[in-house]
Amino acid sequence: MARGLNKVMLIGNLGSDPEMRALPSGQTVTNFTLATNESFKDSSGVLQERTEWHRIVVWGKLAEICNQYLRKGRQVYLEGKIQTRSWDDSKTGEKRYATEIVCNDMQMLGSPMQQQGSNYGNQGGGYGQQQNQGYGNQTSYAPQQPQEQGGYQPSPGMGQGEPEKDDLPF
Amino acid sequence: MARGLNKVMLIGNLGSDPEMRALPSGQTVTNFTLATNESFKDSSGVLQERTEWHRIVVWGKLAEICNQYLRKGRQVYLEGKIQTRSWDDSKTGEKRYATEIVCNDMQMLGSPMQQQGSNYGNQGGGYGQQQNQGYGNQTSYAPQQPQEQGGYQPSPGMGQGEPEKDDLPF
Amino acid sequence: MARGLNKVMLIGNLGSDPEMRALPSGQTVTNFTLATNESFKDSSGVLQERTEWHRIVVWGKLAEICNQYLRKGRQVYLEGKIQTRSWDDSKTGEKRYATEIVCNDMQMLGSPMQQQGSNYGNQGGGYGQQQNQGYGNQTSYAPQQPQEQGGYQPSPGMGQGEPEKDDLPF
Amino acid sequence: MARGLNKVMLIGNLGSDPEMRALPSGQTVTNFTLATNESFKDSSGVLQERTEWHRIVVWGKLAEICNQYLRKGRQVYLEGKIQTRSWDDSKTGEKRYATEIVCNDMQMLGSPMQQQGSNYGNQGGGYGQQQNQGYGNQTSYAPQQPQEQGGYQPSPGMGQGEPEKDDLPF
DNA sequence: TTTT
DNA sequence: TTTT
Repeated sequence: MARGLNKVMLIGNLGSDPEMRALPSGQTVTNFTLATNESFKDSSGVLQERTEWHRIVVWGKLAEICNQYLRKGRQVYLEGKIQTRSWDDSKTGEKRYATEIVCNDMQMLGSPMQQQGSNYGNQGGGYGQQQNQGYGNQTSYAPQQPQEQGGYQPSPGMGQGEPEKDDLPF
Repeated sequence: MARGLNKVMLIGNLGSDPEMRALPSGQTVTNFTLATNESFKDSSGVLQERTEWHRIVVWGKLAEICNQYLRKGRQVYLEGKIQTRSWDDSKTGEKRYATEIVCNDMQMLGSPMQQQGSNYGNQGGGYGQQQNQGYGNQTSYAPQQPQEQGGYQPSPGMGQGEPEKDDLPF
Repeated sequence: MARGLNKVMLIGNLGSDPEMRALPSGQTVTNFTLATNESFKDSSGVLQERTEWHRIVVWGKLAEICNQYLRKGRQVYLEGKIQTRSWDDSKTGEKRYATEIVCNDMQMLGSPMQQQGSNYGNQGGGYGQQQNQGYGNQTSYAPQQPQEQGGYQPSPGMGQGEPEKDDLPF
Repeated sequence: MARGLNKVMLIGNLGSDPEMRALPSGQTVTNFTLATNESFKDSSGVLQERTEWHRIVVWGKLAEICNQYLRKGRQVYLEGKIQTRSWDDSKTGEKRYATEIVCNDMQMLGSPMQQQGSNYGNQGGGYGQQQNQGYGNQTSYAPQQPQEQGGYQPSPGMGQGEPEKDDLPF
């Protein structure tokens, strides 16, 4: 069912909380950004850092898992494929492009306690006794508050449609 | 020297002959596009094909190897990282983005004989004694014609600079 | 469903025709070996070649596809995970180990015509009406002769059981 | 300089502190084991866990980094290649095999504070003010005590030689 | 714009 | 045991 390879593997930190939407089709999609950091010595031998931002798209069951367990700042491993959407800019008539990583595998890394987003600690409500039984244990996280997902957004048609303005690269 | 992972692995076919340029800095850069093909059954069970186009950038010694041995249509394995350049659109003032794969490893796949571009056999000009002793042999291809590289192009500053219009996604 | 990453990606050539077996459990398993070649300059600057042999195990539907389309010599891309089985050597009582790649994705590379095994052309026998049901269907190869699969072999218990003597590393 | 792909990517936890040795050749090699965990539902739908143990070998500068910063229990990303050594069993005369991952890239994951081995906190001696300025920061770890490396061990000849008994798979 |  |  495939005649090629298009594989992306990322380890980085979420730049934003995941945003999950239900599409009219019934599909679930979650979006977030991921920063991958790279350090290198420049031509003068000075240590430089470079951060690359990736726009992540997740579908289906994994979309729900990402929405539930991931938060801004969290370190994750992601696997997926590169996909570039294009549309005609309504203002200029030019072709525009946005490249995304369609994620099909995710591993949470490290421990959630230190990687929480700014308000992570609060959102579990009464989960005071939440304890971390060891690294890598994925079952001890506080479940996310029910989100207001704001009903149905216009369908991206599996990511192919015309993106809204704030759907564009970040 | 790194604090994250940003890795891309592709197997696909070149959509264009490589184009090599020498930068004022003395660096060599080669560009080409790569198609990765994916087939899948859609919701109605019909077999569909989807082609993803990737813009490939190669630096240094590997740029020269790609320029010398790769041709349109050739099947290759590429490894690299995702990099998104951005600039301000001079017409609209909006931020624009272009995502590229900065390639750091390449393997030619299959045999060159069947994968040659349409005019592969001709382009060596006077290289009459060009012989192909078998696939995978990287030394037996006809060297590329000396290209008119047209002098120095504006430096991309290792791919970071403002791209020219025709430098944008393809 | 996972808390870690164990991923192997190989591009190489089959050292043997695939061998498919049906297990008493009803599962299908296919085994073959794969050579990955690496060349490098040794400390004296002389170009050396090193071949690594991998023992490949494939289960289920992909086992049948591999058995049907792959032949000795064929170049493939494989993805899978590392798995080491162990057992007690009946002669010495020592623990013995065999490491295998459990393959979960396969892409045929290049073109089949040049990569055929020694007797490739003949083995289709009377399969004159071989048809190609669609693209991506690598069905232009001669289908394999019905194999005598010799009934049920002892179950490896998903590769965990005590291997028979000739099941050991090659 | 290569004609194939032999790539392994692992995310797991060290099962032992790294052990570094200097070889007579002057080369430095570090060994440790890594566990990758996988969970899956068995045929009866019961969640099962499977741990795969990998024998890791690191050479050169990266060997020193691993020895200095990694400890038992630490979560890491490793990249490398599969290599199988073989030798004749002196007792039985049979061919024996040991498969290792020759590591060429390593990323520490999560934070060191929670992933420390049993005696990690003590070994820095006077590094009382060791602080963790955030995840992923690789420069804030307490440097390791100078190890007694015990002089020269028999050379593995770049991993090709006859392993000693306790050099065998773990 | 590639490939099958 | 493959491939170039």
